[in-house]
Amino acid sequence: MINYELYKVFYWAAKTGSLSSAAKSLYLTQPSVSHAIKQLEESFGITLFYRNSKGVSLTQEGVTLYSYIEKSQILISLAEEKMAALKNLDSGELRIGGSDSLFKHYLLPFLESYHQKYPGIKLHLNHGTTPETIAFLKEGKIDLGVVRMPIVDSQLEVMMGIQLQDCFVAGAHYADLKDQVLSLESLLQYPIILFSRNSRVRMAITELFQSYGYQIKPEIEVGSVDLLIEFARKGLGISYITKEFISKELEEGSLFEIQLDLKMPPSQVGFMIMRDMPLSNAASKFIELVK
Amino acid sequence: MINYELYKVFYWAAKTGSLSSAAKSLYLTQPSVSHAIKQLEESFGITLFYRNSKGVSLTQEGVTLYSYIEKSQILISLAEEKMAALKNLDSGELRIGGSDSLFKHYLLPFLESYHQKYPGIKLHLNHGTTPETIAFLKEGKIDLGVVRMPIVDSQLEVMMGIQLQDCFVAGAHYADLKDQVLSLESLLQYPIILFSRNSRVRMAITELFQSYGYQIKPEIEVGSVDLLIEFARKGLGISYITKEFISKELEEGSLFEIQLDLKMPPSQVGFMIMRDMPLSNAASKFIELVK
DNA sequence: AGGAGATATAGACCACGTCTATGATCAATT
DNA sequence: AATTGATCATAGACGTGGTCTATATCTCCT
Repeated sequence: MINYELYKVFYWAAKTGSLSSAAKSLYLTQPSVSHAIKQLEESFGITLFYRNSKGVSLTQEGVTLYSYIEKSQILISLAEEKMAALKNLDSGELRIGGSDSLFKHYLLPFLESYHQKYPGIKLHLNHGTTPETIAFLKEGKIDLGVVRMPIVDSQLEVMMGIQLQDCFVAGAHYADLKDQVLSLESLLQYPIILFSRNSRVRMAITELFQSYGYQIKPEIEVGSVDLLIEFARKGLGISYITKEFISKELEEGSLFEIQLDLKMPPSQVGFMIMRDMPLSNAASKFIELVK
Repeated sequence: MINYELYKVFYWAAKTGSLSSAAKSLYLTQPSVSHAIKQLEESFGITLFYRNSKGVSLTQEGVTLYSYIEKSQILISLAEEKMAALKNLDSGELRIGGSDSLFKHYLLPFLESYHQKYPGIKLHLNHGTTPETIAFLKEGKIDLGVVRMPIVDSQLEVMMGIQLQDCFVAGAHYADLKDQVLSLESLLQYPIILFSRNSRVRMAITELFQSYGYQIKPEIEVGSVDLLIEFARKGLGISYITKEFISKELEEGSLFEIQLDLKMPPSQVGFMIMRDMPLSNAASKFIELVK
């Protein structure tokens, strides 16, 4: 099999029409180039160049070879440029999996500044449940997952993100609860609005009630944080929401937090990546940014 | 600059999904392949493969690189196939320059058997005058020229071909000349049909008459052997033709040779190639065949 | 005649690519 | 649990082959 380095030499010799200038381009000496061309010609058994007093020119067969090699070399050059672009993050993509609410309320500012810093990187946001996100990660469809903790999976490496505080909130309709401190039990008298069954937050709150011997059964189940907010504001019930996601509503007073006689355990956001798998440059830079 | 051999290794590793099998395909050992891939990754600063327990698989960036390298490698493979085809004459072209009459009456059987032997070789016949043919040869537009001798040109290497005998012939209209032996001078009384002014044969006959102190002025000038034959048969005059080209007409009696009181000097056909220039395999095989 | 440019050739050298040997890890056996 | 048979990674030794310097040869141009 022919040493592909020889094609590189052939390409430059043909392109420049001179072994000496090919040598310069390749940072070699002229005899090396001469030798390389000779090797190529001998391995084909075909003369590729006419040697003139002022350089070299391709034979008919040389022209034929060049028509292939030129394209091939250009592709390699493009590949090298592309790789350089990927390396310095002028190009590439970052694929993040997780929940829409975390994207919107937590990751958005990071995504914005990341995009500003590396405008060439395409961002792919892949929303799904925690198990779906883990599966995507393992299939290599995303670089990074952002979900609620805890995650226990030996294949995954988990990094702590921000700590969030979930709480029960209500709107004007339940204004009389504003000054009260409720127990978990008393809360159950009111219509509860929870996130859909397969979410991490939902599982956590269900477990919390169970640990106190109660069972929480929502009147309404919704699929987005926006609906949790909306329904609570309309007075349809008491929503269990991440406090940080509704800072605007709390401030303007359209929602208020229900005070409880126990502190709700904080919930931790985590970044997951595959353990022992190389991380793309784009992804590691993003994690750096968030940290 | 990256060693292009590494791309070859990368290609096979990516294609087979295994460093071991890439090693087999490349007749290398597995550690060599491993080392090569590592070199490539280090020079890009990008991880190209995930290492699994049952082989390797491309990272996102690896896929990007592969999309370029695959095309590039395929082109090189095609180039190598093409070169092999050129080498064993399954492909290629042979470009011959010369006069139409020599092509038709002399070269045709050789061209036929050459084509039969090497059906993949495209034949290009480039007809023109001797100076045109020489110019084409020097410009590299033809591999080989077939012309009348003598040729004196230090850049050219000339090989003798067949020896031809030119003669004067007439048709039935001049039947009374059949048994006569004419001198050059007496010939001038008859209308003479000659090949056009820029041909070798024409120059030769003109010089011959001049060397005896006569000047030959044709009544008719034509551009093809066929017309020389046709006009002579129709009785329009006496044609000066290469005897070997009209063996059929002489045999069937539609033309007869005018006997002269001197022997016409034979004319030599020669093959010209560029001196000190490599000859294509296709061309050298043709010359071999003619010899 | 001489100089400047081109490629070819010869021979020396050493870097680097390749090898062998071994380690580490994983998965599918037994 | 232990074994086997894959995989890729690492270390270090070896030797080939690519590269260099020096020189020759040729052509063209001043």
